[in-house]
Amino acid sequence: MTGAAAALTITDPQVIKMSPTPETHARQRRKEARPQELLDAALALFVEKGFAGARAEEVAQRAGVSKGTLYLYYPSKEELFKAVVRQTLSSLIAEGEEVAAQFEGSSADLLGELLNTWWQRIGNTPAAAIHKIMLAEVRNFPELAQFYTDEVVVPADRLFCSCVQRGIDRGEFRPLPLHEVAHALMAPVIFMAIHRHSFGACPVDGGVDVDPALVLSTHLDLMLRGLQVRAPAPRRKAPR
Amino acid sequence: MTGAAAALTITDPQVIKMSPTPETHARQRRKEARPQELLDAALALFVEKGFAGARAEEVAQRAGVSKGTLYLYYPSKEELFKAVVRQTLSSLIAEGEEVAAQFEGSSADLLGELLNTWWQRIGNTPAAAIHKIMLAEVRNFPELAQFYTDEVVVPADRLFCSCVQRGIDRGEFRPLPLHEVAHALMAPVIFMAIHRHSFGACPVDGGVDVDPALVLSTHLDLMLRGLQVRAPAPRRKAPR
Amino acid sequence: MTGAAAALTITDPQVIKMSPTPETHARQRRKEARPQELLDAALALFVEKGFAGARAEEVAQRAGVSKGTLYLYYPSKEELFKAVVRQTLSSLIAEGEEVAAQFEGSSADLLGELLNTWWQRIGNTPAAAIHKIMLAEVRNFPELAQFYTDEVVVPADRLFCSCVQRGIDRGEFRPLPLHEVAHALMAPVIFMAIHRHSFGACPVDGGVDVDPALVLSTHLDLMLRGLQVRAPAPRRKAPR
Amino acid sequence: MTGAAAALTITDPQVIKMSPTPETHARQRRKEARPQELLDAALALFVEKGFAGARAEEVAQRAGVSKGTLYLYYPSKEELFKAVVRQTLSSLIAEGEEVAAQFEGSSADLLGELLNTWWQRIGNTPAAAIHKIMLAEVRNFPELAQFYTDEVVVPADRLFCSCVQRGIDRGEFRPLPLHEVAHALMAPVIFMAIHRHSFGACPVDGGVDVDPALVLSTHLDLMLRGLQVRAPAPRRKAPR
DNA sequence: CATGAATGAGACTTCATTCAT
DNA sequence: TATGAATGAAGTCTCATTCAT
Repeated sequence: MTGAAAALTITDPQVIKMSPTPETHARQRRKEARPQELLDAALALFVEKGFAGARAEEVAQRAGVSKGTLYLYYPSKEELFKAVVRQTLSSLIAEGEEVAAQFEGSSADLLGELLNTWWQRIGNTPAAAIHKIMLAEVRNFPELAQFYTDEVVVPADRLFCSCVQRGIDRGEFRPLPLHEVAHALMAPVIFMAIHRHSFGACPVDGGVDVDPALVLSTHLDLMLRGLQVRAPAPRRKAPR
Repeated sequence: MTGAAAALTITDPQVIKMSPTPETHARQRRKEARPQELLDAALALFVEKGFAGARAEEVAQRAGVSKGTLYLYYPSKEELFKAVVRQTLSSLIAEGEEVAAQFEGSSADLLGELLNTWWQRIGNTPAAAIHKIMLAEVRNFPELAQFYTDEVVVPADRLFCSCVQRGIDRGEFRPLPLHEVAHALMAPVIFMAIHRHSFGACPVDGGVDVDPALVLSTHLDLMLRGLQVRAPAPRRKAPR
Repeated sequence: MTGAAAALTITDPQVIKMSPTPETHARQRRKEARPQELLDAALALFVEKGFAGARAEEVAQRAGVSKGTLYLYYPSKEELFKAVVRQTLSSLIAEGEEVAAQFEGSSADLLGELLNTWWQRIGNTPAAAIHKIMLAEVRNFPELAQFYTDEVVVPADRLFCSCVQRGIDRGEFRPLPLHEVAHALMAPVIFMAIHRHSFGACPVDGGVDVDPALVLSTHLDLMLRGLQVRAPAPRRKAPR
Repeated sequence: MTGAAAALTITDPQVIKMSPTPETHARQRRKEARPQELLDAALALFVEKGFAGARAEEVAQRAGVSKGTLYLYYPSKEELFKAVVRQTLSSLIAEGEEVAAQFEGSSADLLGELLNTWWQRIGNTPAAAIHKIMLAEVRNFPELAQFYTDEVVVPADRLFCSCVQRGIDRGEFRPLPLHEVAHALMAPVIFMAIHRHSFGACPVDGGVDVDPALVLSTHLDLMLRGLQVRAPAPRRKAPR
């Protein structure tokens, strides 16, 4: 086990960050900040309740404006939803790719690094919730499908595929079908992230409780053993 | 892996068809067939629209009956949903438990058997979408959260945990945290199944296209290598 | 206090008497008894739930027949209701008048006798419940108003008026307006009877609980003192 | 009796009319008047149709607003009903308590005052029908039973009991069971009020017609004679 | 006559959206 | 711009009544 799940600070899932406008030039500042505040509030609510379950009035309330004002900025709940998805996603990807490009160590360590970053930057933030929403609602908003595919699905797949390819190229990993491996790598992490926003937020008796850090390290352990040409040599003994 | 996911014929999601009982009064025959017809219609609609989005009247319509008739058989939308879950998932899990209990072969083969069955019976049918629905909407229907946890999540976890435990007990698998391993085992299959019913149902250009059968076999390959005490002996005389 | 409320056995308000057909010539007997059984069941339910609250199906159930059968005998819920009222009332009145006509004692004692009989024969039986229903529903069934007035209101009034008149004629009672006195005499008893069928049947915390026997005797005590020319002489001292 | 029920003008049941606030924005004025308008409409409809029979939409219509608006002010039909009760009965009882607390005269006069006020404020307005509704429908609405008991039945009983107690304490009245006396005091008034809204609203031939004012004064006359330790001294020099 | 499955009008309630102020 | 009162379509569920068997 590569200490993969090291710095996993499982903070309370504080999904949303409201930008708390610190009273200055109240009127002016507010007016400019409005759209962002509305999007923040909407994100929070869509995450909590899904599209159908989020009420326009509550979005407005959380943003500190009246219902009418919401409609001044977004002509309908649908448009609001799309705006939320677009703006949340646009700032998400592209971090990982850089990490991967510059990484020097073993491909095993790179994957560990990636999955950990993934979890910390995405799994534990509103981004994961967006994925949940998308899964749930794309069929009602097909326009978003393409957008999400381009912005999230493809880049993420490319990222993981390239790492696996790197491992294979360097003789570290067995040759295996890339996309499928990438799927197996990402799924448990994404799945866990999503669960935190659904069942994880419900008060149920006797649910299955997994330790995220342990899931992550176990998953990594399993995958690396499965991927590597030879079982990873024990850390201490194997300088090579 | 022995081509575990071999005969994966991705047919149209075909729901169980009741063999029409020989010959009784027409009325009588309807009476008996009704629940199944309603359940089928409900499953289809829940998959399309989600729980909140599915209208009771449309369920009835699709089953070819009036609104009132639906309520003759299921006292509320929630109960209807529960019935759908019981029919599609609970029974399947129960079946899996039986298979596991009677299985004689290696634990590796048992897991392979289980995952394949899962995929064939869930991944490939509308049943998969149920979990999507739950992920998306539990927070709005707390009672369903408890129900689904009791009826599906916990039993499924127990099923896979017990298989892993079996492998450990028999010295086939390394000792690893059960729940976390179960999570890593199930997630890619469920995740893939879910995707087929969300993004998979939307026409997008350039999406990531994985071959389900290949995902399944690759996942199994990776996991078993990861789980087993020693890398699985090469099937036929391997050199080296 | 004239021992007025003597034999007040406050049994459990067993409102309805189902005629429990003792299985003989089942088919035949049943067929003839049907209407009566239906009326009994309907009475019970109307008393419990009122007109709107009583469901046709439950009436049928209690009568041991199917919903369809009910409509074979009564073409609608309204007609059923009217039939219930008519048949219950028709057998009610006319007892008291006889008692009054033959009474020999003082008018005070006569009133006591009357109120007690009233309570036992009416206040504590379905008859009282019918009065409750009538009060509640006449406005929706004006046809019943005339009927009820003729069969119940007028005779009851006449009965009590004649007693009061008797007292006045014999110099026992002060001359007072007859109808108004009759009202004051009957109201508390009827009122109490009605309450037993509404609030009395609800599980409330901290309700006002009066002892029917005590209400009756107190009421009589008050009224007689009020009515009589001189306060009733203490029993012992006053032979004459 | 001092013509206690003197100026009983039986006018059309007129509900409180809000004096339209001087001049604000039309919208604003409506906003303030709405609750009252809705309450008025609701009272009228409840009286006509009962609780179950009154349709929310019609209440709204009569108040000149749409269905949705009603729910803007009262979250459910039950709450609407409660509000009506509070406005019409609770406030009246509270008022009575105050009168009783500050009353200086004889307890006989206090009771007279109370009953007269009651009749004028309840018996003569739609408010009386509320008790009728409760009698008829409590069993179907258990929550209302508790509410009404707490809000009306118990306070009213307490009010009258305390007056009787006052009379006993001051040596004016004979010691008698409080609750039972209170019952005998209130019943004829309430009963008469109820009748006005049921049978009284139906056109019948040959019904018993009592003069409310006369009922009231006769009832009071009888009760006070019955209650008082000695028969009330004749007002002017009575012979003998 | 009897049954009980089926119907569908209609009740309560919610909430996205509009619009007068 | 901003507000929030008002709207009314739509959804869940009930139940009196019908009718094929």
